[in-house]
Amino acid sequence: MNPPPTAKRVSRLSDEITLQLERWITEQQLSSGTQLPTEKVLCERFGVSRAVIREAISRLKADGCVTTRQGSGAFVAARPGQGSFRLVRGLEHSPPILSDEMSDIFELRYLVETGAAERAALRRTAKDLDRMRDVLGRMQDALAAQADAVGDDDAFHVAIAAATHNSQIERFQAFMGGQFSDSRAPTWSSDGHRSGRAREAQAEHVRIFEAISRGNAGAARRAAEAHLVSAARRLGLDPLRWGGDKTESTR
Amino acid sequence: MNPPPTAKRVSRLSDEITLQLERWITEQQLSSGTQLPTEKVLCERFGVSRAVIREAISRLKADGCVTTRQGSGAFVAARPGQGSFRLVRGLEHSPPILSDEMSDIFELRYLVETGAAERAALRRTAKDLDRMRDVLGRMQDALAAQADAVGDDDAFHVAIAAATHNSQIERFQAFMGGQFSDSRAPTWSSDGHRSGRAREAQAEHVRIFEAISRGNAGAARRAAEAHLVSAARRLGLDPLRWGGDKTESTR
DNA sequence: TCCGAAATGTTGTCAGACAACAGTTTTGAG
DNA sequence: CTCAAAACTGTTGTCTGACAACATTTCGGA
Repeated sequence: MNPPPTAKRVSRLSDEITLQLERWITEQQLSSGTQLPTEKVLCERFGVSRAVIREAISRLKADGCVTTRQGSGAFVAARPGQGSFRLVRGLEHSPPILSDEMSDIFELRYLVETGAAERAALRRTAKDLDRMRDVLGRMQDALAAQADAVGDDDAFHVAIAAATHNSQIERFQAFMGGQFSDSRAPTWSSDGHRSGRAREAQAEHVRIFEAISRGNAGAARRAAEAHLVSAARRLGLDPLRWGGDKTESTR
Repeated sequence: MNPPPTAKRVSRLSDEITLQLERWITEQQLSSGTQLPTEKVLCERFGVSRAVIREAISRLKADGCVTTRQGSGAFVAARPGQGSFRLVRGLEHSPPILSDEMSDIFELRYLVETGAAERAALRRTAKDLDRMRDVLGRMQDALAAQADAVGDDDAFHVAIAAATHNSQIERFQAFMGGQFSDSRAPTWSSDGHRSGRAREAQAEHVRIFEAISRGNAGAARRAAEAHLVSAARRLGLDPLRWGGDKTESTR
């Protein structure tokens, strides 16, 4: 039983089928509620066992693309893509994120995070400030010890988002932060310490914290804007096109 | 017709196991990279067959919680929750979205969408404007015919996001829009037409479009802000706490 | 000691079967 | 003939067993 030379055996068979199924659904422009082929039919069409088909459908279910009803069949969900949002397209698109893509993601983060800082300044409690102070202190220690503080950097931004008391914003910030963990590494690397990138980032953090602590929403937003623009520059991105604040009219 | 309110819906063993596994991982605070028990062990622990366990793990994989390596085992992913972002927690949390939750989601949407409108005004092309005009025209027709235009309403907001030429923002807007399809129904219902909600919404849409068309970023943002605040009011939410615009110093 | 091959363990895939459920058709009582 | 119950068919959900592909460990020989 030699499988057709379609697959190069580079990865899991179920991954391949998942991708093909997803593509097939979107290409066919299947409207919500349409029933898709039975598992048996799909088995024959793709030439795989039912386990693989079920695995693929299971993932689409988790993605929110399809729903299944026992005894009835599988159907396209209300909105394809509803239920969850993923930044990087595809299933295993990990290694190379293009600079344009990264820039786009960063801009989305910019929109949310600046607004979050603004709102955090208005709603933060003493507890929120304590949490931020803690993380800030840990980063200060790391700065003195020239150590790595990527995790704390992430935690600081999440702490800001948490101070909005909007759990959705907090979760989104945590989600976005996770995507940027790798990107923050250069700032806290030994080279980052030497070149002053770490100190620079920390100074920006302090400025955001102080604005939020004072309850000055406008200042908090501007400090967050400045920090994100600097962070983008440290990553080699071009934040000019974001032009949300100062460079607005010049275009 | 449609019998969804099956309250006794205890079935779907795999759903139960998925939930328990997810809960177990988060509760144990398993750090990234930790290996979780083998499928065989999990089978015995939960008293189910391997198929169910595999189904559950498959979903967690789709969620980005865990990764698997053939011949090695399953491991907690780099960041739990990385890979995809879902607004409503849980797998089958569809029917009742609490008002607070809804309000939080709406605020997140507010942050992204107002920024998107601002940027759309700066970057829109003639083609973008054509697309928006098309959708706007369809909504105008629906208004005259007292018809439903929820889909077009959604499409209009996506068209704005598309005009930013930032694919991540566009995709996020499409994602968020899908979550609100149901919520927009009252506006375009027969009652919505009668009470003037539809006409009101349409007027706000036109105002946003004109600002974007003129390339006036500030006006576009303010128009989007006004529209979202009105939309929230139409949904019975309280947009006061967002306080992003009027209470702001930079105006 | 060092290296390679065998042994063991784990996930991935296959195959078949039955259970639970939904929809349709047939049957039987009135 | 009417209509409801029963039988039938088709689909997804779950179980079981087996083997393949891959990773890690163990162990024996040079």
